[in-house]
Amino acid sequence: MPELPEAERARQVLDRAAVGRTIARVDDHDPFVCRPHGAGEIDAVLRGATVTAARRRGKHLWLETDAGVDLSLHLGMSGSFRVDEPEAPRGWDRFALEFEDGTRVALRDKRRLGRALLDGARGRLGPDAAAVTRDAFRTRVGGSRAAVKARLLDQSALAGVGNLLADEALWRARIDPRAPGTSLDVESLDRLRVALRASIRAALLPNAGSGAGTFARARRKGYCPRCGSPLSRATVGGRTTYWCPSEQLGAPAPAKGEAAAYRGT
DNA sequence: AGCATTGTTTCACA
DNA sequence: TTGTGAAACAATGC
Repeated sequence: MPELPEAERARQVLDRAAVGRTIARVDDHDPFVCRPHGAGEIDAVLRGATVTAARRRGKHLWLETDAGVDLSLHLGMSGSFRVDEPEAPRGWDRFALEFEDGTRVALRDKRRLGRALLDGARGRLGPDAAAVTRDAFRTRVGGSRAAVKARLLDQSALAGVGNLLADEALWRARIDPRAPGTSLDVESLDRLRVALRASIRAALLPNAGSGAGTFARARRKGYCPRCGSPLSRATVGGRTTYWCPSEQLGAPAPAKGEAAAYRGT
């Protein structure tokens, strides 16, 4: 269940279970998860290599090794790392690293949208949403006429924000997800950045499960947790979006010919 | 049965 | 150029 906070937790798992260990064998049999590599290709390159660091940017993870090759990992929509657990049923362990000391780290992913590949490209990834500076945030999110939520979801503008986290941050900052980035004043942009960081921090607390955000839960019930208004729902930035119509006013979209795709409340 | 989906990429089109 | 929507990817859950 990966957005930035889940990816960071996963990185911490890798930090503990993989860094400093030497790879004895790689299970890279799944042609979809490991594409474009063929089965055995990653194993051939990484066998004998020692993992030197576990890194993250946005939702992208990678392990650095002393073989001069990185192993890029992405959790997709349903992936997670499991350490020393019994093999998952139905082949849900799509990829695994087996270390010389017996430790086994598996990428468990029912939906198979996760990825494991050598030297994956990260060039078009924006700054990490948890570390982005105030000025960079103003420019990247406020510098586009696209709906602010679409901007938040654009990994090349800002890395790490997913659908739920975007709704949560916009709700906390009381900004209409449909508002064009360029319509937001500096105060609103700064407030959004603070709200985003607070949402990320909350999701990283030890007792916060995935999707545990205040608003993520409220989405299901359909009412604003602060004022009780029925939430509005529409597709924004290509994803199902919920917001509080009485609080998230920000700056309504000018709606030039864009006949808004309202569906329901 | 049908529909929706916490992610990414690509493509057609305005 | 910029932005959008849909489709594809694969599989599960309601």
